[in-house]
Amino acid sequence: MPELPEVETIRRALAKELIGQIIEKVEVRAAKLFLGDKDKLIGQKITEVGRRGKILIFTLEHGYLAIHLKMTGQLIFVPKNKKVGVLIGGHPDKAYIETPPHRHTHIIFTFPAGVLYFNDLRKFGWAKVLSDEAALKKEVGHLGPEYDWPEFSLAYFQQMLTKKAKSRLKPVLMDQTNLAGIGNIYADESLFCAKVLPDWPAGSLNDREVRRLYQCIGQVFKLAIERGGTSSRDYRQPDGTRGTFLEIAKVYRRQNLPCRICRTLIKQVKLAGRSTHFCPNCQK
DNA sequence: CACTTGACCTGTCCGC
DNA sequence: TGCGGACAGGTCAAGT
Repeated sequence: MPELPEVETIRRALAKELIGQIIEKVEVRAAKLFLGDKDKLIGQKITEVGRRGKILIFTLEHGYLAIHLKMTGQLIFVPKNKKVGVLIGGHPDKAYIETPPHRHTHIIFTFPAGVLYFNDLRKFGWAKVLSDEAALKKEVGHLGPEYDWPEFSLAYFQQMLTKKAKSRLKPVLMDQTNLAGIGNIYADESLFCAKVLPDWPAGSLNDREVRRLYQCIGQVFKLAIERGGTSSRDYRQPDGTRGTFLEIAKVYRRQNLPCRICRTLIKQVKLAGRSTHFCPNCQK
């Protein structure tokens, strides 16, 4: 689930709590999710909390800790002497709150200031110890530029679409080697914003459309970060609260509801194996 | 090379 | 009420 805005929201919150903190203890309950030697983390201070695409990167005095939340991962921080309830396994309407650690808690990091819980219902996520710069590069080196880097210029975007001219737009946007951080939600929202259809060949856009899509990606990301991301069910901010982008999403999960712009019913189709939402009137 | 499908997991929801 | 199947934010590998 977590796409760039969710991971960025988590990064900002954890930076406040964890920079300068020393890792006192690491408890791995599900070995599958933890790659590397956990003992290398003990006693190390976190000097920075960064992000590359959808991957969180904790910089340590020696090496890094990288975390990918995949579909249902959560990082919940509970300050010492406090409790944070987290919704688990439920539709928002009949959700129930549970305080970690619970049955989906797989890794527990203990700091002087509190405890960080890595929960993941589906166990697709992972945490990885990276011993040095080279290991980090190997982990994130394949990723395309961030949307707010100078490298992600209009010229770069134009060139990228030309290179992938025959592929359909949405899969191109979601390919992390082209641009880091877009997933299913923000692909649909960006394409709606740009008024282009997800299954158009990437090479079929005119200059105006290319520029529009380029600007929309940044706009959508910024707005989503302001709203703390999209909580459709599992995603939570580190303090346990939900992100509110879904309330203002234009197309994602709005199939059969009227378009917020033109009232035409939003359609949902399957594209490249992913549910895809669009307005057949606005996007053309 | 580009695209599709299945796998990885657990849970929810829908139809019968 | 129970059961099978489809589906869910991501990414890989394998097949066509």
